[in-house]
Amino acid sequence: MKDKTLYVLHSNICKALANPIRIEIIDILNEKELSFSEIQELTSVLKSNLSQHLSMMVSNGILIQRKEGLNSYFKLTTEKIGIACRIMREVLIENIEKQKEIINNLKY
Amino acid sequence: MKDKTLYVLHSNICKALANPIRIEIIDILNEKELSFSEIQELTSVLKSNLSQHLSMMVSNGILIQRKEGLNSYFKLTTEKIGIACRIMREVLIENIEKQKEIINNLKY
DNA sequence: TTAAATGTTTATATATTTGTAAACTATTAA
DNA sequence: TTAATAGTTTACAAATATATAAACATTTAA
Repeated sequence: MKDKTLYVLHSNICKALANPIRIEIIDILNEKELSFSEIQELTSVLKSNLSQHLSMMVSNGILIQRKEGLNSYFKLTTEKIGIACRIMREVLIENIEKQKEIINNLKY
Repeated sequence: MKDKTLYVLHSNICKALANPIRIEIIDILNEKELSFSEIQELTSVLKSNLSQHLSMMVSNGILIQRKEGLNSYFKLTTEKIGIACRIMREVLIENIEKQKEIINNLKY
């Protein structure tokens, strides 16, 4: 029986991309570090919920957290996350374009 | 209020990466088209379950399905999916390496 | 026209994810 | 020391995702 541990670990890290709030956070954090309150302002997500998403992303190795005084700061672990995310965005856009074409070419 | 539709659509497509079986399927289909039964043999997943995962990936725009006689064939919609997937795998490997280092440097 | 082969769909039980509210902790300022 | 600020944790209900089994549909061969 083949070992599937790698697939489980891989899908675990990909789960960080599987939620709209977390996608928005990755988008916002592209290339820069922001504080919890800045992220909250930009996303308008309830703070307890935001904290849960951020801590999930930290424990999945997607984000790095730094605490300074009362504040928490977050950034992407590596720019690769932003890159992977943008590639998937391109796939989405391409799919939408294809859908558009199909609809535009409909005869009725 | 900011429109979050794009984040919802984006996360929907990323959900295709959020499961170990689906990651394995993406891995297997890299650069080539395979039949249902070939995928089943390689993954050892129950056929009804495999069919569900494949059809979810088709409706999320990750896979293209082609039917020929009794058989179904599947391939990635675009090589970008394989690329994004590989980048996330690299992130995982880097994270594991960091963990290793931390453990190796532990004094006790 | 039956039967076999190849998937697909549906029903269902279980597990996981998610959002909200409330309680809590830690740091700083008065 | 008290209070305020900033964020975290916990408890819980609702929504979603998942695996299994059984029923179903479609194509081909006998």
